[in-house]
Amino acid sequence: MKKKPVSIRNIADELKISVTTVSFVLNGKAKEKHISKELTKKVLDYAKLINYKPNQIAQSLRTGKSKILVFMVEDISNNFFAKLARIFEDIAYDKGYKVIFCSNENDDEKSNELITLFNFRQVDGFVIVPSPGIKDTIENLIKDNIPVVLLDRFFDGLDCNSVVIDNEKASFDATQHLIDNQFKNIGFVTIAPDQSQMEGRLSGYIKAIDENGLKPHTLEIPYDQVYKGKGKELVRKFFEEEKDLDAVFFATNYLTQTGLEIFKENNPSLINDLGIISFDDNDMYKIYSPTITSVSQPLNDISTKLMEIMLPLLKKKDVTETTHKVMVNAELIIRQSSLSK
Amino acid sequence: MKKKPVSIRNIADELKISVTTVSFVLNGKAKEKHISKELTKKVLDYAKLINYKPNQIAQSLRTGKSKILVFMVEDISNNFFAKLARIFEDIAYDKGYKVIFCSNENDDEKSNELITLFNFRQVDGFVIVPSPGIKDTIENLIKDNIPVVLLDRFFDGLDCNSVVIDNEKASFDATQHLIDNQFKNIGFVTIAPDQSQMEGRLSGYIKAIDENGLKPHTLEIPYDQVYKGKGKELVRKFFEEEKDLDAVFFATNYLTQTGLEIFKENNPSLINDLGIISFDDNDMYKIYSPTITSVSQPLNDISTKLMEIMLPLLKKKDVTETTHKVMVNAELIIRQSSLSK
DNA sequence: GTGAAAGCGCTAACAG
DNA sequence: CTGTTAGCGCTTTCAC
Repeated sequence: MKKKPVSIRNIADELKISVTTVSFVLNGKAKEKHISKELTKKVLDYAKLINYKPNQIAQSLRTGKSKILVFMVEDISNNFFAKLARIFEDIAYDKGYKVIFCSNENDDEKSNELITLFNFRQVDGFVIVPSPGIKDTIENLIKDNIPVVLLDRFFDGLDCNSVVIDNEKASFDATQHLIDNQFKNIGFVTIAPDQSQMEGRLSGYIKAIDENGLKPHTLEIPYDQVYKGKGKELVRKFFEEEKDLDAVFFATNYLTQTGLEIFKENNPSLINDLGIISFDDNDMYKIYSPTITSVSQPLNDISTKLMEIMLPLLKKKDVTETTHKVMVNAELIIRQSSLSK
Repeated sequence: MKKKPVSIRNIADELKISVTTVSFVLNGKAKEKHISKELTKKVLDYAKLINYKPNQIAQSLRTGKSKILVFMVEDISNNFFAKLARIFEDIAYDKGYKVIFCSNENDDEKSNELITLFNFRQVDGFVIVPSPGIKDTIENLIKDNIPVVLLDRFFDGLDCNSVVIDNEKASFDATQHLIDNQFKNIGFVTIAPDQSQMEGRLSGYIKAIDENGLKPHTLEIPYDQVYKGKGKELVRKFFEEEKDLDAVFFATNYLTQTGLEIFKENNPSLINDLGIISFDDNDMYKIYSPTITSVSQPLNDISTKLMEIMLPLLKKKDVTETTHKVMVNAELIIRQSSLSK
């Protein structure tokens, strides 16, 4: 049967002192409150002895803080987000926070629903990979003085903390790398750039292409088509029409997977003949044949930065004081697929 | 500034009735408590109008239920667990539960720490992929009448709910499939079988080998070596010593990745010459060259079953009444890598 | 039919 | 230096 956990009251009774004193000691305010060394020690020892753990629900109700953070991404089962989540989780636990993960499927309605839900559940802060149309919701969160850090993408004209990579630079460098390896007809497969990160990736590509006097070949797949499974057909058509491509740059890891799948089905030799780069790394890329060059986002850096921004916000009364917009650099991991053929 | 959320008190005051009545109505006990239709409607309408959402922390403190489930796996960034988590999350939200994910790294200490932490945090239930030495902890949880469902593996002699796949059968079938495709020297790379799922996989392999009068070739890597990175060297040595293998069956997806990595480095032709099967599927397997045969666990089934077992437990006062041990079948997805060469 | 009030476990202002 | 006490917002018993 469930043994009732010990409460602060039990300790006080046992030690014949008041709950206040116990509470102060347990919250490290013994010094501040001038509680005697001996008493302090006695309380601490006894608490340890009976393995006292505060009821966090009661604490939360009282303090208004839940020690819970929400980490909302597009899809937690996506390799990139899962890896990020794992690192963030570790850091958060270290700091005494628990993390609730959730997937918004890049859907505005689902995002709003989730945010409302958790907001009423009094979570302390949000890390959000925002879907395109939730700028207002985010704005309200900030107005309500709730810590928010945007991840992977942000909104133009919204003053909100964010951690993103320099997509334009990463994309430019990757494209330039292909060009340096003698590729001349470089395709770019992306999803429609109604999100900041996709915009940056596209413009980086275009910039490199332009600077080298080449001709762009882009396929922009509407986001909703990706989930509806129509994306694959669009990619297939693209490669059927663009016969003279000698290289291709996929703007996300799932587009790379789709692309490889199509090559595999229609024209396996393309996998070796085409220059290939994928945005976002995958454990399998280094053991693929050929090994696949990728733009790798620094997962550790990103998670660390997220927490560095989040923690101070959690303490502050006014969240809007200063906003941090951090941009980190991605790394181009050069493997076989992007080398001169 | 943060607008204070409406409380049940506000509603009561506004409507000039007592909080009790409001609470009854809001909790659907209007009928039971013989509260008039009109009043009921008035309360409901007003609650909706001002978009009242109960403070769940207060609710939790009062009822002792937090509406939070813990989903503890080995590593949330592992493809298999991430996919499972994603599905479980969806079902849980549907039922009004939030899910906290965490990774125990198959480490007993971390597992215990996490369980203690969450237990004191009064979560309502646990789904756990247990590390080898936490049988006692689990037992205590059950004694404390806390709902637990074990996932992926279980403990002999512990009466606890669980959802696992039939590892022995899956492993037997996979091995038999290799044998049917004329492979005679089939290696089995696994981690030390101190966990039920690994035991099943090993015995299934041995059984098929025995029944066909073949000779087993197994490599059992101590689990701690895997994380220390020594695993890779052990695998490498295995393949160097076992020169006459014509096929290999990897018992987990990360072992497959390690294996492929080694082939890639040492002897790329092996990738095509060897018969290969991997336990656990990966999105990349179907676009690898050759495409890789895998034992695929039915993620949807598993998550659904987990919730089917969990939900009733959440309502009950006595968790030990009946225990459900569910075994689901894995599916062998036959691709190029396992076909006769 | 409805309301007053106790109390979940904790924190902190205030009193002594 | 230490204790008393008032809530945080909610559920539920008991009284009217």
